[in-house]
Amino acid sequence: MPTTSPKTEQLLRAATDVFYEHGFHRAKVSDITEAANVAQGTFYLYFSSKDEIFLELLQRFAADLQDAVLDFSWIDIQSVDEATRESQRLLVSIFSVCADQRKAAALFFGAAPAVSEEAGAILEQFLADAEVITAGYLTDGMKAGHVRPLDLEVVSRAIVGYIVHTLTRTIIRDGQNDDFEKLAAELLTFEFYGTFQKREAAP
Amino acid sequence: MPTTSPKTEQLLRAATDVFYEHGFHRAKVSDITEAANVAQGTFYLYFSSKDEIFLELLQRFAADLQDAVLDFSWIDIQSVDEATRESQRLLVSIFSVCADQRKAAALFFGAAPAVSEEAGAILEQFLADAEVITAGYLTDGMKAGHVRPLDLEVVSRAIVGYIVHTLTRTIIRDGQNDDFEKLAAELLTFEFYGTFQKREAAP
Amino acid sequence: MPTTSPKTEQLLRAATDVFYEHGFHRAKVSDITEAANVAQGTFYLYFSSKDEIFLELLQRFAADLQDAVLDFSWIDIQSVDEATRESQRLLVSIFSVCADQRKAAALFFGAAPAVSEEAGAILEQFLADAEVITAGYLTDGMKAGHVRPLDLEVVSRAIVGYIVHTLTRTIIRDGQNDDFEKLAAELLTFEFYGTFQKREAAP
Amino acid sequence: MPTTSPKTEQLLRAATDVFYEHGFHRAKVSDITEAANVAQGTFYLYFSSKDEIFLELLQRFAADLQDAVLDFSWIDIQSVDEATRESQRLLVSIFSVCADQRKAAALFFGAAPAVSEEAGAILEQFLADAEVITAGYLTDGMKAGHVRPLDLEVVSRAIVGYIVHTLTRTIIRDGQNDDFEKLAAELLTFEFYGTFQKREAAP
DNA sequence: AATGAATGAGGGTTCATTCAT
DNA sequence: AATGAATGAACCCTCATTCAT
Repeated sequence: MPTTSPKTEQLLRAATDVFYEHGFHRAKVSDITEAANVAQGTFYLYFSSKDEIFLELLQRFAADLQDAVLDFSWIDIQSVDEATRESQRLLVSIFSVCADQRKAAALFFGAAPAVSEEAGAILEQFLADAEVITAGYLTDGMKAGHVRPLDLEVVSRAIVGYIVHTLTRTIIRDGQNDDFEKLAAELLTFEFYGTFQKREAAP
Repeated sequence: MPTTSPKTEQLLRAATDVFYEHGFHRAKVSDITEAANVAQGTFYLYFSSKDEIFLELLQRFAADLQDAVLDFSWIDIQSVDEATRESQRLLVSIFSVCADQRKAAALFFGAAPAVSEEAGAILEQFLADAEVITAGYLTDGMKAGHVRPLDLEVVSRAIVGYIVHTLTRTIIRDGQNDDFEKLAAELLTFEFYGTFQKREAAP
Repeated sequence: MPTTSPKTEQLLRAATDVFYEHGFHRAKVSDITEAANVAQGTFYLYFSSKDEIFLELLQRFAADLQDAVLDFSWIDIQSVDEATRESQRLLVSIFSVCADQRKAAALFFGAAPAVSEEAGAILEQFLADAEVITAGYLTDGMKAGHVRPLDLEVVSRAIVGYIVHTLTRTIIRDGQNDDFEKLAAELLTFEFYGTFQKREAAP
Repeated sequence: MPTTSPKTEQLLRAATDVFYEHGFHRAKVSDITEAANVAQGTFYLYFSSKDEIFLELLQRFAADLQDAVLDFSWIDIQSVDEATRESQRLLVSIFSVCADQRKAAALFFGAAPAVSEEAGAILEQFLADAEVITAGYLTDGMKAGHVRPLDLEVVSRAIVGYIVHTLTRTIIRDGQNDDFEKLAAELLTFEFYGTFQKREAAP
C-alpha cells in the first residue's frame, strides 16, 4: 500500500521522529498525524497500520544502506593500498547514510526486533548479508595472500560487529557527523593490524 | 520492593521466559503469573509494575555480567602471553554468563532500550563501563609497549563492539554453547593481530 | 432529494446489490460507489446519506408491491370461483414483483427494522395495509356468505403471515421463480379449506 | 466462554434490553455495561465480543422455544379432538415463551439476520426445524385420514408462516399477553377449516 | 456535475493495576 | 500472603461525510 506521494513522505518523516522520540509502542498514531499535520484518518489512506509504517521505514533505510554497500565493489582490486582505500570509502559511505538518517538508523538497529517478527527479520537479513559479504572479501584477501588464515565465520561476524557498534554508538547515539575518513581509517587499521605493537610469532 | 523470596525468583524466571518469548510489550502480566503458577494479584505483592520486574531482570543479569568482568584483573600482568591468557579467560567468562542466561542476555542486549529509558540506561551503563575498562587495558598495554599507538576511544569501542556482536549473535541467538576457548582465541587473535598476513609498514 | 436520473438509478441498483450482499451495516458507501462506478463524493450529489438511499430503495419496492396489490379489485366479484381466480391472480402478481426484485424484497422484508425506525415503519405500514385489505375482503366474503364467521383481526393477520412467510422463504430465499400459479393455488386451497379432510361440525 | 454466573445473567438481561431498545448496531457495549452496572472491562470477562453476547442471547431463546415445541408430542394422538387440543397446547406454549421473553423474541425474529451470518443461521435453523416438524404432523394426519392431500412443503411452510407472523405482530409487537387459548383456537380453526363457510367440492 | 483526498468522531477491545475476600 | 474478579483508561482503526479542485 505505501506508494510515493508527498503525504506518504510527510507521514514517514513524522513517524520517524515520533518513533525515535517515544519508542514504537508508546508512540500513538495520533502523535504521528499531529506531527505530520494531517487528520488521524488520513494516516490510514497511506498506511494500513502502525506496524506497516514502521516496516516501511525500516525497509527504506535498509535499502539505502544496501545501496551504500552494493555500490562498493571488490572487483579489480589489485593492491593492499587499493583495498584499504576502497574499504575506507565503504565505511565512510555507510557512516554517511546513518548520519544522514540518524533517527531511522537508531530505529533500524535498536528497535526493530522489539516491534515485530517481521521488523526484526529486516535487521536480521541485513546483518546476515553483511557477514556474508565480509566473509567474501576476507576469502578474496586470503586467496590474494593479503589476509592470514582465520576462521571466516568468527572473524567476519566480529568485523560486522565492530562496525555496527561504532555505528550505533558513535554515529547514531553520539551524533558524530564529520571526520568519517579519520574514523574509518582508524577502524581499518584496527581491523587489518590489530592492537599489537609488532607481530611476534604469528599465532 | 523486590526482595528475595521463592515467589520473587519464581516470578522472575517466568517473566524472563515470557518476555523472551513474546517481547516485553506483547507479554501480559497475566502471562507471567500463569507461567509462574500464581494468581494475577500476587504479582503486585512482589513487584510494583510490569516495568519494575523487567528492570530487576536486567539489573540481575547486568550484575552477573559485571561480576564476570570484575573478576578479571590486569594488575601484575607482565608478559604478552599472560595478557592473552587472561583476556581469553575474561571472554570465556562473559560468554558463559550469557550462555547460562541466554534469555536474560537476549533481553539485556536486545530489548532494553525499547522498554524504557531506565532499562536502556542499564545497558548503556554497561557498555560505557566496558569501553572504559577496555580503554584502560589498552592504555596499560601502550605503557608496557605491547600495544601500538591508537585512538583509544575508537578502538576500545570497536573492541566492545565485536565482543557484544559475537555475544548477541553467536552465543545468544545461535545458542552456541561450547568451544568458548577456541572462539575466544580466534577473536583475540583478530583483536591483537588483525586480519592481515604480514605487517608491512605500520601505518 | 432523490430525483430520477441515470445516476440515481445506477446508485440504487448498486446499493441494492451491496446491501443485499453485505447487509446494511456492513455495507460501506464506498462499496456502493465502487459497484456503481462513480466516485465516492458523487453519492452525496444524489442521496443525502446512506440511510436515505436505503429508505428510497424500500419506498420504491413498497410502491411496486402496492401497485401489484391495488391493481387487484374485489369490486364486482360475484362467485366463489371468481374470487378464487382473482385471489390467485393477486398472489401471482405479488410473487412476481418479489421474484423480479429479489434483493430489494429481501431487504424490505428482512432488513428494514434493523436499519432505522423510519425504514421499519415502511414495512410496518405495508403489513398493516395488507391486514386491513385482507380483513376487508374477508368482510365482503362474510357478507356474501362465502366466508364463515371468524375473528377478522386474527385471521387476516394469519393470512398475511402465511403469504409473507412464503414470500420470504420460497420466493426470496429459495429463489423459486416459476409455477407461481400452482403455488398460489395450493396456498389458496389451504386458506379457503384448511388442512382437514372433511369438515365435521363447523366449530 | 459464556458460562452461567450472576454476572453473565446480569449482562445478558442488560444486553437484551439495550439491543431491543437501540438495535444491535446502534447499541454500544458501554450501554450494556452501564445497564448492567458493571465496568466496561467486565463485559469481556464474560463474553468475548459484542457479537458473542448477541449469539448467546439468541441461542438461549431458541433453546427455550425448542423446549416448548419438543415438549409437545404427537404420539398416541387418536382423535381429531385430541389433536386439536394438543395443537392448541403447543401454540399456547410457544406464545407464552415469546410473551415471557418479548424482547429476546423480537431480536430473534427481527434482528438476527442483520447482525451476522451466524445469528441468522440460528433463526434459519429454527424455521427449518419448524417446517419439518409441521410437515411431519401433516403426514401423520394424512396417514390417519384426517388431513386432506396437500403439498407438504407449501402448506407446512404456510402454517409456520401464519404462526410466526402472529407471534411477531400480535404477541411480540402488540404485547398481547392473555387469552392465548382463544387466540390459538381461532388460529387452529383457520388452519384446519380455512376461511370458507362450507366446503363445496374439495378441489 | 464529478471527483477522491481529507476529515474526525466514535466505539470495540485490551490489559495493567486494584481491591474485597 | 494469596486470590482472581473487577476496573477503566487508553488506543487503534473504520467509515460516513465534507470540500477543494
